Amino acid sequence: MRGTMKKGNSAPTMKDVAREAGVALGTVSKVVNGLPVGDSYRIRVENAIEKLNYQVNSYAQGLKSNRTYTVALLIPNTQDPFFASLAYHINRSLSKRKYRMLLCCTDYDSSQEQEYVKMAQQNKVDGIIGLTYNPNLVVVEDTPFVAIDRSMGPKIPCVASDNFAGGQLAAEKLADLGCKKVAFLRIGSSLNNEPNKRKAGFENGCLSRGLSYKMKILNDGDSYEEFETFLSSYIQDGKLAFDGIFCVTDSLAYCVIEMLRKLGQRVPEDVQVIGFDGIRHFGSMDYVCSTIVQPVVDLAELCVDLLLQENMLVKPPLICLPVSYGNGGTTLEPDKKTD
Amino acid sequence: MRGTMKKGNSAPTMKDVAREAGVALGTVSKVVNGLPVGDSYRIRVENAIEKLNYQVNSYAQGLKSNRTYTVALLIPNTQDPFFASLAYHINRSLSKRKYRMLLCCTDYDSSQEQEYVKMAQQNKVDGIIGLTYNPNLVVVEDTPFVAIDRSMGPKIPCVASDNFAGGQLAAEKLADLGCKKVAFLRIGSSLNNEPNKRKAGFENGCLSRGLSYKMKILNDGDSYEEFETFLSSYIQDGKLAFDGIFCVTDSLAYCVIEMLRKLGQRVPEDVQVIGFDGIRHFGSMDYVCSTIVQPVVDLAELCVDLLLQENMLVKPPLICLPVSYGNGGTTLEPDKKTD
DNA sequence: TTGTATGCGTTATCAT
DNA sequence: ATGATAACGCATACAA
Repeated sequence: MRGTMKKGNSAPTMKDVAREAGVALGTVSKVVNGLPVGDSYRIRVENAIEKLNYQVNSYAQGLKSNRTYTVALLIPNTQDPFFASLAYHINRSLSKRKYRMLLCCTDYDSSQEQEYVKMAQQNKVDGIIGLTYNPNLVVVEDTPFVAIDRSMGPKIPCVASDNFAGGQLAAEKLADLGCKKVAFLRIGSSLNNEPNKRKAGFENGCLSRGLSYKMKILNDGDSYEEFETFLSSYIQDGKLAFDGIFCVTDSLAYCVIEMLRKLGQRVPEDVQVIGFDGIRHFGSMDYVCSTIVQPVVDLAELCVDLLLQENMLVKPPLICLPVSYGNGGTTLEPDKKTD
Repeated sequence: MRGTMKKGNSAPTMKDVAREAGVALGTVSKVVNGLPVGDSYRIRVENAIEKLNYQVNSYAQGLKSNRTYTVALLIPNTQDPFFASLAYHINRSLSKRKYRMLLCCTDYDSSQEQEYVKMAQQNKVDGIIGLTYNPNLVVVEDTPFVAIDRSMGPKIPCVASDNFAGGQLAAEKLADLGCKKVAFLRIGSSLNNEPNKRKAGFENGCLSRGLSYKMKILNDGDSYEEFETFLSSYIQDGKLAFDGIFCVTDSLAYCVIEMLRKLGQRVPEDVQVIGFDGIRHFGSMDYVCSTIVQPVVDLAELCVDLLLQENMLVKPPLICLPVSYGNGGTTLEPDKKTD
């Protein structure tokens, strides 16, 4: 009774299809892969596939061909709207190209990042897209890798928004909107990553416009309350010394606006606020606040392009995509839009 | 020159490790899988693994063992904060158990849902967790499946919040907070899914509390403006006929609150608003609005448990987890919390 | 306890 | 153009 009956309930294989169709294994493979096969054979194979409800086994394919059509995406989480958006659009880009996506949430944790890279490589992914923070992340040479927002060395292309220009744009906007004295509030990783160029861009913009500014720079883990203390210290007789504030992210801007209201400041009448990222809540058309908008769709597309481009002659070390300004009601608008 | 030299730059295999360590292939396999092996052998194998930087090939493992330690998650997108949260926590749960997660964003599209199910099965996933809308979704018997928010038949367990109780709770809260005449606003899928029980629960709650209510029910694709029209029609002399509104989601509540303010109604002084889901923006502690909170972490954990539980004697057809009330400032609070 | 050999489902290289 | 056969890397039943 051994070996005589077809194995129990497991999925049909090419061999089953071949037997059913009365053809050889190789012929089935060709039909499945769209290679030229005599019409009469093709029909019989296709019927057998239909009848047995056959599906290819990607694992066998991957083992054989060394291509898995799978990409791993490493991001801290999906709760942050920017990461969520990135994940969504990268997923779409990959999907369009018939690639699957392993989602790896790292919680900003270096060891999880490393763990996931290892997992991805064991899983024979065709590539990794990573928004990571581990400065010593080890990536085996032969796994294509595209970094987001942080340069990871000359052999790994990095994709980011033009954060410097974004900072400049924020300063220019505030100047255009009539601000005389502004502040820059920043909290984030102390790593040397792309978003940290927002500060330099903003300073540059302020200087070129003759805008006077103060900065408050915090690092991850610091308490937001320090911003409140900072702002309070610039209030005299109920009046804030700043008429414009640039926050390094929309998330921060969201909190700062709350603080300002608690401190009796009206936004945007007393003080205008610009954030960064271009977050919209609940898929509405409106931005959470006036903001420097990152081109998320383009960023996603570019990451995927760079990763899957086989015949890339030279991998560019850093590509910065242009940002734009979005009015979210926390700035004064001198002229109504007409479109 | 053929077959004599080790193949180029490709990753080392168990065979390479075995040769390096001077042991047999099987021994390496045992070491890798933690099976008992003589200490001297183990050391040599471990050293060889270290030296060659060997990593197992999950695809070969999966092909052989028929287990891929991979689960597919089907959700419409990651932009909606509820889906984003679900994705994150399911990812965490899976990760804890050494499972990988394929993220599949379906855009509420039936054919994409079906396409992804097929892909997942070809990819030999160990199971699928799906928040789907296709009423005719075909899932091959032997792929474990756990549904979220929608019953898909007796053989497929469904996990959801206790939406009925949530609706009741909303009605009771509004009654407790002094409302006399309330409204229920709903927009969403017309499918017979779990969230649609919020309506029945709310009605039940209103009736049991003697609360008079009106409803406005829209379907996906309808314009939110109809809600504005509806609300306007209940305004006389600047006064809204309702002093409480239950919105079927926080997303809707968010929009409705905006509408109410435009209509000159103060929230919560004139009209109190309760949403559903328990969304917080930017990972802050505060809810977007007063809300019926879904236990996302527990939902995620339960989905994974149900899916991976091998020796499940009986798959329960529907498990509803308890919801809770969260104050988000769009309701009046009679008494300060003391905790 | 360790080594050997077979097969997982597929692709690709051969003869036919 | 089609059919047989050998890998791909690993796990495992079996032999030593």
